Amino acid sequence: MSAQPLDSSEHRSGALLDHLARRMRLRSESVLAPLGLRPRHLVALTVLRAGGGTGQQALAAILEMDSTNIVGLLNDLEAKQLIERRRSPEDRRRHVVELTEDGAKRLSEAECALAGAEDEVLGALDPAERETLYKLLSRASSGTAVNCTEAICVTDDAC
Amino acid sequence: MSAQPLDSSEHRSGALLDHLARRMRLRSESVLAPLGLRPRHLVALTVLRAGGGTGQQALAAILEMDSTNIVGLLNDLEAKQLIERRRSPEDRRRHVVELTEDGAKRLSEAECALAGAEDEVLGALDPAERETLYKLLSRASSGTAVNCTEAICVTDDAC
DNA sequence: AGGAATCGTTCGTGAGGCACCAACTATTTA
DNA sequence: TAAATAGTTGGTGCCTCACGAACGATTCCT
Repeated sequence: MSAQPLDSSEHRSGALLDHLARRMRLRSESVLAPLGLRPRHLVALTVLRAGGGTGQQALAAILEMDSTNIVGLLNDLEAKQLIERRRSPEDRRRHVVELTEDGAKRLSEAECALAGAEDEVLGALDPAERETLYKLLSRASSGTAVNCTEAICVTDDAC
Repeated sequence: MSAQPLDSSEHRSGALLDHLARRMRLRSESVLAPLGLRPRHLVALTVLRAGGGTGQQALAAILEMDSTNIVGLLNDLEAKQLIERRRSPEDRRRHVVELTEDGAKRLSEAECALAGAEDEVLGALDPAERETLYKLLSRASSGTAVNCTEAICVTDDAC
């Protein structure tokens, strides 16, 4: 047997991450629908806000999605004018994807709208803990710290 | 209306949760395959370890899955003898679901096997931060604190 | 006792996510 | 010029999952 109790505290977050993400996603769907967004769009927008100006194959790598499916995703967002595709001046094959002002605004609105959902899912955590969680998640999601500028709720309705 | 600008720093973890869960799940699939498990199974086992002895409709509520799909999930796990369904003595309609010893062991093995995957996904976090993350996630995932007893890796290979 | 509600089970259906392949254009690089 | 790369389009197929219908077993209500 040779039971090597490695670090003793060997806690794997994978399943919990999965579980919470699912619970959050279920609630998000309905909340996001009136904004014309789906959870996956929100992920893309969030990533773009964090590390904007990336080519869309780089984006595919970050999101770990197939490049061909990225196209459709971005088509949705571009049709709603939440992102812009511009050809890169350095390499004109490349489409540089960036959040538009509308996109940043819509993202903020969406995040506001998700407050209720998050309250349900993270109800057991107090505000400080949620903030800690947020910081850990955003650090983890982009290897380097997400600068994650001030996303202020500027809507007059949802907040 | 009534725009209450709540806490100013209004950070929503939903998208990040989704993103990280996806990345984790992609890696988990291949790692878990040799163990005959899939990410969803792991979630169920984790929940059962945390709050075992639940009826399976209660389980459906926790996992927020349709009851009918729970059946298939549990069938898989029972076929592998990782869980047991026993009729509740109090209410014989009810099937009380519990982890078997094999199930607990397999779960630990799986968690060990996921170390590599987690290293990739949470690479930006140091061990202490990962532990913090784990605690926050497990607190959140079950309203009341998951007692989350010592899950020691007792395998001789993977660890 | 009889009837309604509940738990679990099985089967089927349909929508949607997603990986993958193939072919094509535009552009860069060797 | 030839090869490689970025993006796009269209199509295919698998898997997940929510949902509905029907059923046996059991409990609860009156």
